[in-house]
This record gives sequence, structure tokens and C-alpha cells, in this order.
Amino acid sequence: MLMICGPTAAGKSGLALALAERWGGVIINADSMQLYSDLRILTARPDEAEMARAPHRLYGVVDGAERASVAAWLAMVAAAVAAARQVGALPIIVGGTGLYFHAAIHGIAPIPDVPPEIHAECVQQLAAQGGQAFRSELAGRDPVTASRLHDGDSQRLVRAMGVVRATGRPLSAWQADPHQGALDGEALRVAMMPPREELYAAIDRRFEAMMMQGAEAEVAALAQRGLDPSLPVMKAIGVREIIAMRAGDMTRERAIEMASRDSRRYAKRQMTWIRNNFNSQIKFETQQTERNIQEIFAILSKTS
RNA sequence: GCCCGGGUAGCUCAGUUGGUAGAGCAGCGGAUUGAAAAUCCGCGUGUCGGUGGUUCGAAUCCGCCCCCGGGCA
Repeated sequence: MLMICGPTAAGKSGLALALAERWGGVIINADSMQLYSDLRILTARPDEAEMARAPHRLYGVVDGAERASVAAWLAMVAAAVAAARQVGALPIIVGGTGLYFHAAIHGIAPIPDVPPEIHAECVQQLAAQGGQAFRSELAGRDPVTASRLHDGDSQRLVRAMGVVRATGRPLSAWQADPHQGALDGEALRVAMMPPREELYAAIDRRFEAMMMQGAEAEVAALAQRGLDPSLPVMKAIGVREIIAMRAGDMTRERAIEMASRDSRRYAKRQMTWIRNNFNSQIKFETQQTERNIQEIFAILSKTS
């Protein structure tokens, strides 16, 4: 299989599509936001025409009212990869979510689900008593995790507390168990790493384009649903800005500026992750699709 | 030519009654195992426009000069 990882706007989708068309591949999403059905434009999910050119899996398959998770994604990818192989197609996993790739490569600890009520309880408790008190309570039940986290790390504190409460066993103990679910088979890891300035320019252009294509209407529809603002979809880059713009709290110009800034910051983190963790066998700095494809073909031909 | 504002970090600006300067953004580094486009942690020496003076001590007070706004001529 092929794994293509890169920052937002680096041209991953285009490369994946060209490869899938010519090699006979199935494109499988590894982007946490493109998983949600609500935001097609804003998350730069492939459109109908592109989806028609090659099989696409795991795009827009989760409703915005839900929270996706690495574990759920991992199960879905495993199934999608197996199905692709069944029909002799090359699985091409594409996306920018480092944690997902990490799980696909190394697997994750098998931890039972935390019931939503318990999760909600922990969120409330943290909000009520503050990080410091919450963490010291956690220290009584899971000293290892508590000592690893900062008072301000709300998300992990809640997760750790939820796990001990739900399972009676500390998160740190679960995490020390052997990991499971890493994808079988060899993967050729490809990183898209364009020069910073080039990428930033592409990001700025792209956000403007998204606005032209109707990102505003898409966000309006999402806002209409009145979902919990802490839900992942609500945190997609641009959602906050467009909502503020529609409420008249921000000019259109400012909204675009802010969203582009967030996007650049995100891209930077992605590249850092890739550099430090992805361990790619091939790194592309340009979007010269034709050349990049040839290079990948050359390697694939040798191995298969 | 005269009057009023400004000139402080890459950018936007704070800086109280004189005690050799600090926020946001940007930038850099790090953590990260079921929300990851998330959640956190760390990193600030810069001719305080220049120069002379007052003072034990000046971004801060005074003189002169330069630059940018705006106004009056």
C-alpha cells in the first residue's frame, strides 16, 4: 500500500488521484476533518467529479454530531485496505492527520470505550474545579498519567479520568499493553513537503477560492444544526471565522486573513510532525505530479 | 516655514510620578496513544530615530537634527 502524508494544500489529493487512475488504486482518507460529511468545501474534500475518477473511501462518512476517533478510523481503514486488496487494487492512504498515520503504522492500545455520560461528567467536573484540583484527583487514581500532564491540558486530563472511571484501570496501564491494529503489509511512505513560502501562498489562495465556492453557505448550514461547539467539526479551520463574519463581528477580509493564518500554522505543525515522525521513504518538494508519479512507479514496480 | 501627533522586537503597539523595557501576532523548539484542523508546554538584548545636555541614574525631562502622518500658511 501507499501512504501519502503532507500538510494542507500541498497537492496530496491530486497526486493520489493521478496514481489511482493509472495504477488502479483505491484512495483512502487519512484526514480527521474530511471524515465529516458536513464540510466538503472547507475541508478540501474531493468533489463529485474527482470522486468519479477513482474509488474513494472514508470521505464524509461521519456525521458532524459525532466525534471521530483514531480507533474508529483505524478499524475503518483496515476494512477498506482489505477490501481494496480483495479486488486487486492498490490501497492509497492519503491525508494530513499524523496521529492517524501513527496508529496505522504502530497500532494502538486496546482500550474499552468510555461511555459519553462519563466523558461529559469529567468535562463538567474539570470546568467546575479547575485543572489543578482535577489533576490532583486524577493523581490518586492514575499517578503516572497525572504526572505526565499539565494542569492546562484539559483534553488529556478528561480522557485519563474518563478511562479510569469507566474501566477501573488507569490509562497509563492500558497504554502499556501491547498495541494492536497496525495495518498489515508493506507501506511505501511518501511525504509531500513543499517549501514554506510556496505552501503559504497556496494556502492563502485556497481559502479565497473556498469562499468563492460557497464555504459560507456550508458553514451556515452547519451552524443551523446548533451542535455542541466543542465537537470536532465545529473546530475545523474557518468555521469560527465564517460564523463570526456572518454575525457581523468580523469583516470578510479579516475572516479570510484569520483563517489563512490558522491554516498556515496548522500546515507548519503538520510538516514538523512529518519531519520528526513519519519516516518517509520518498519526499517530494514540488507538485510536479508527472515526475512524482514516475518516481513512485519506479519503486512500486521493483517491489511488486 | 509654523503648529499638532507619531518614531520602542519581523509586524501592531504598551511602558504608570526618571531606576538600563514587555504584551499580542509572527518566528523557533518540545509534548502528544480513542476530539489531533484538537489539547498543551517552553523560548524575548532590542543602537527604545540620531545627537548633545540635566541627573548617581533617561525610552521617560530639556536643546538641536532626521524621518512619517495630519493641519495652518
